[in-house]
Amino acid sequence: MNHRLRARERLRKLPDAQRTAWLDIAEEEFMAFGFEAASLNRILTRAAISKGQAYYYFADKGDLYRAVIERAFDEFVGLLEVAPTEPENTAAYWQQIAALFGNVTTILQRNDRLAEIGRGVYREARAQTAIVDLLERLHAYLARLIETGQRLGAVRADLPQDLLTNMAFAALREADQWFALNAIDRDQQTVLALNHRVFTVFAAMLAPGTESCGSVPPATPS
Amino acid sequence: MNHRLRARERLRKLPDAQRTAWLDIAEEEFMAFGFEAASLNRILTRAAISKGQAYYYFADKGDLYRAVIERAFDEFVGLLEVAPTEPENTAAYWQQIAALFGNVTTILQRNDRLAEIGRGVYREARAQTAIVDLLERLHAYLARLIETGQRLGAVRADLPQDLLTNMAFAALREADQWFALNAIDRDQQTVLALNHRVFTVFAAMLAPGTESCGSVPPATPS
DNA sequence: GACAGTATAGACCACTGGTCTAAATCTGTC
DNA sequence: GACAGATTTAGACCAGTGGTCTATACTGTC
Repeated sequence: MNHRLRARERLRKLPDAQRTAWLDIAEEEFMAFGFEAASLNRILTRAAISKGQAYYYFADKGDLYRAVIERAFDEFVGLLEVAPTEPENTAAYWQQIAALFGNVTTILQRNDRLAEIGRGVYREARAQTAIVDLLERLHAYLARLIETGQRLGAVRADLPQDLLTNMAFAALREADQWFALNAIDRDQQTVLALNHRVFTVFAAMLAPGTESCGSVPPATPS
Repeated sequence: MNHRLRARERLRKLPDAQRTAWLDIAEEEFMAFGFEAASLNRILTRAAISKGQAYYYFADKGDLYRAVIERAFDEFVGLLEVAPTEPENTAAYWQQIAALFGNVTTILQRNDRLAEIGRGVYREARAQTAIVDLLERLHAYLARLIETGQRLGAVRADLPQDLLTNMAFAALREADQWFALNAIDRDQQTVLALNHRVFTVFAAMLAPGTESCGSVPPATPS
């Protein structure tokens, strides 16, 4: 473990230009082939990094990937304008979520690169284990969001937070992917409308009191 | 492409005992390491298959994986009792979905092996491309289900079918995974209750007329 | 100039999935 | 039984993989 930290520290102290050049090429390769299929050797050749350098500044292939993703993640966070105030009631809560939703969506729509990087992460299990600490940060943020909603009564509290969070997040990821594949064929107006409807689905997942709405019968497992 | 089919045909004509023995070992390896990290060479050694044999009966590593998953899939379908009749109204539709839901859940709960195989498939993108035809079968089935619901007015029709299907399916997968990780710590009663609530979330996603239920404001993208 | 710590180059390793050739074994025919 | 042709098997071999390790070069300090 110490080795990882030392490598990370060395990378930090490197001149920006060099680090950027390296990560640019690595990112290109990882995005083109995915984490597993990306060839570390090819990256090193292209970036003119010797094996010795590589394992001096990165603990292993996964660590190089982590550096690439971390950079993109920080870039994304920089673009994201976080809501400053805690919402006071349900309406304000959903308003804020909707704003966040729109915010994230537009960022990803305008920045193909970041969007594709984000999708790449979720396509491969090993990629995720390589950046587990980043994912934990994200997960914690979502958990806090859900918790706030529950405190306000805006979000159902009859399921474990992480279960609900994971389900909602997975649904959103799928929606994002769908838009990435299908949005180009439709005009912007319909895309926007669809986007709102996806938000509707999202809200329906989280909202409490579904029982009183649709007539959903209890499950009858055999 | 012809090569794949010839290999498949050869495998089919092989004595059951041999094919089973081979696939058992391959399955063990794939489940233990995942598709990518599984070593084909190790499988061949363990199963006493020569390279020549391997590429005579399987087109490549992915084809071997496909054979393993296909066997498990057929096994799963065999356990699944499909609803015989088309539902006539919304209530019957949800009833049928709930039954299917419970059916699948109990099968996977009672059969750790099949459950784990199913999860493994969705953990790796390359695994999915290896069994793309199987996934298409599954996707088509779900699409038909959703379509029926839409015809009855039980399922919202304001989103493209595949988008809604993918979102719902992804959410269910996530739930399944959560149960796989967390169900052991809880007593069966609460697990059953949670299971019903997950179905509730699922139904809420698909149900139409969410606008009239919770007060969900329109999205306000910047 | 000697000595440390830092940094770099690249030979080398076991292993990967996949190809290919040559031999072995099976099959039908006379 | 003998031969021919196809089917099946064995395993040497290949380029490429991520990762290790040693030898060397560079740097500042006394």
